[in-house]
Amino acid sequence: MAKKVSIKDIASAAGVSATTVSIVLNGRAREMKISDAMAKKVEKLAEKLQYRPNHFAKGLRTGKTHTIGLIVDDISNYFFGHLAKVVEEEADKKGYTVMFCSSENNEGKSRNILNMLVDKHMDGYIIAPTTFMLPELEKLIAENRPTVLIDRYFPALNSNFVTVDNFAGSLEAINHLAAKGVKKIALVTNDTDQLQMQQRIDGYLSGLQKNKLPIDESMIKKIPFGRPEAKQVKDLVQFFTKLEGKMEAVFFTSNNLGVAGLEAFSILEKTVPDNISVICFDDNDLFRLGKPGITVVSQPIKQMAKKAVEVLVKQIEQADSPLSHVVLHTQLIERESVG
Amino acid sequence: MAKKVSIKDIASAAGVSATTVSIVLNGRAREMKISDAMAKKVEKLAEKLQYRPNHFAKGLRTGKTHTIGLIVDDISNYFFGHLAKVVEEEADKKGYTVMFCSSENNEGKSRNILNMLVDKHMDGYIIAPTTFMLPELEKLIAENRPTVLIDRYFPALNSNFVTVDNFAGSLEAINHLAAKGVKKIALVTNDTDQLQMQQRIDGYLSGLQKNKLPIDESMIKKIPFGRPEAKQVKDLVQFFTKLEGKMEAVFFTSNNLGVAGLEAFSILEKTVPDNISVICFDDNDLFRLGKPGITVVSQPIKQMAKKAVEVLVKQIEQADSPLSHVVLHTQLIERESVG
DNA sequence: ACTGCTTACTAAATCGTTTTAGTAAAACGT
DNA sequence: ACGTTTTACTAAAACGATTTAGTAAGCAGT
Repeated sequence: MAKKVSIKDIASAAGVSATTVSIVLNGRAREMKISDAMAKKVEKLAEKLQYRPNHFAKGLRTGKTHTIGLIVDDISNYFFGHLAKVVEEEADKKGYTVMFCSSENNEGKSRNILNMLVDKHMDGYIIAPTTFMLPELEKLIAENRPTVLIDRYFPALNSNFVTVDNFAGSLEAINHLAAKGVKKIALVTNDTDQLQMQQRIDGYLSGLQKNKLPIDESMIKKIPFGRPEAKQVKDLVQFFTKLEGKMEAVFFTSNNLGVAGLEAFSILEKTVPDNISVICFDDNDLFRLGKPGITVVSQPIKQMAKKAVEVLVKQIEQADSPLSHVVLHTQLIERESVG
Repeated sequence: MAKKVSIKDIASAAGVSATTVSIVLNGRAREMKISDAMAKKVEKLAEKLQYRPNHFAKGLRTGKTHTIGLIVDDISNYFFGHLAKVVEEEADKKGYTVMFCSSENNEGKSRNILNMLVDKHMDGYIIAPTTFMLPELEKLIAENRPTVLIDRYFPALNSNFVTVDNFAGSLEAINHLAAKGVKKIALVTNDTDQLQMQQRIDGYLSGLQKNKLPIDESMIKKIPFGRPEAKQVKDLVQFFTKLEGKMEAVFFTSNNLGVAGLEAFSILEKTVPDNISVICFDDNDLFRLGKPGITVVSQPIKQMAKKAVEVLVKQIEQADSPLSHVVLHTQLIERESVG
């Protein structure tokens, strides 16, 4: 049925060897002293026969796939979805395709995924790492495979990374609340060791301290990762109920937590910002367009993705390029959720 | 540095031929009369040497990649992001990885993408097709490559597909508005030939007719696809301004149009549902949790994705499996946006 | 003792490229 | 006119697996 055109077909059609064809099609005709006439002829024939190089054969020889692997927590999340989109766009511009996997923040899956991608010979990796991945990442780096961590990183691991200043972002959020006279600020975060979350928590704690507000452990809720949304909402309803009267504001450390939080408020018939003030780390459509608009610490998603691809491709294309540590700034976008 | 372990290394370590090793590692030991003792030995060694098969070599011989290609309009869109997530989950369960691309509904990109994926030898394809893709799709089908269209399809193309009953969904929406006594219903849709959009428009028109409401072309707005959101909002502000007083409700045919619409209302200081009623085809967080909640025609995203993967994998794994045409049902979720 | 069948393997071809190590012919320098 | 260099190519090996076509040894049956 589908007849594959190989380099040999072109070679015999042109009356030359496969070597010549390969050289021409890789644009090395001049360099290899193939005559212009022959180069033209081969190119014409390749076009005419609709030649498409065999990816496997090429890969087998060169080890290159022109594909990059992207690992995120969850592609359906606003932050990661938008990140993925820009990663794909930018990669495409530079001639790369992207293969993506969601880690689901799950130990088994985290480890498998990376091995799978390595088996498929990605030219490089952009990874929002889970803590479980550390050993695999160490191997990756040791084997010198181009890798850029995104959103978070491991201080002990000597890798490229692109993040935002999570600490400063959170601190700014707390300062903002404090400036508006809000004193009792609860924190809702994830139950994870991931650095970006730790930094956001540290920003919160530091913010309380700087504003001379008391730190109260009972006002901090850590929701297990990857829990279905309905369950998260239930946890939060419980948590907020317990804090009835003791809480004037909540700072959420991620957009999906914020969404669950708003759902919980809606169940509890608490209105924002009259009954409670809200700031969320990370933006999304609901926060931007919902009523009331939610004040957020917004991350420069597009820039992060662009930078990550840029750093990665540089790393892929010139082996000796130095490590990049990119830290971008967040922006506090004031809306109507702080009363 | 990184020493690759090949089948030959195992062969020489075990004192056998590469053939034997290959047979054993492909689980065909029994079938090929390899002694149990030898099979064990080879397996042990493979484990010990941390053998990982070379994807290229394997692919070169077998043509298989255990990878499926997914093409959507835009991975950062709520609908497609959630679709992609489930596709990836389900594919993973069956041992496949997913490579994704966004077509951006753009002619050039649409065509390139498919060729790129074919070049990389996906085992199968799940595609939300743009109209530009038709010729490439025809080729794909003619070449007998496992393919499932999703969200929309081409009636003239004999392919698998998974969609919802778009006509019925829209019709139900219009009936719902009519039942609430709303008469002047505007339509906001995309400027595209895609079948699902046509069907939604037909459902709208048919709904007006059945409810004896006048059809007025000036109340139909087609926004060009892929236009940046800010521009969409501007177009809509203009459109709604022109209809001032002539319009009681708007039916949006996709979630991103709905989001832009809400933004336009917010600019025009129109409140939903007091000044205007809204129904949107397709759900998202903003509609579900925003105030007021937006009444939507919700699609069974998870089921669609599951079904698509199921059909595709069947198609991949048994060549003669018959075509599947899956049409799922939408659900009208009533919230507070119809007054 | 010969044929035929089963068991337990293996050598070599193959997939489609790229690359290394050439070579014959032409051109050049003196 | 002779050696050297350059030009314009090619044959064959290599990448790492799978598969086809064997084969040698052992055993059974007559």
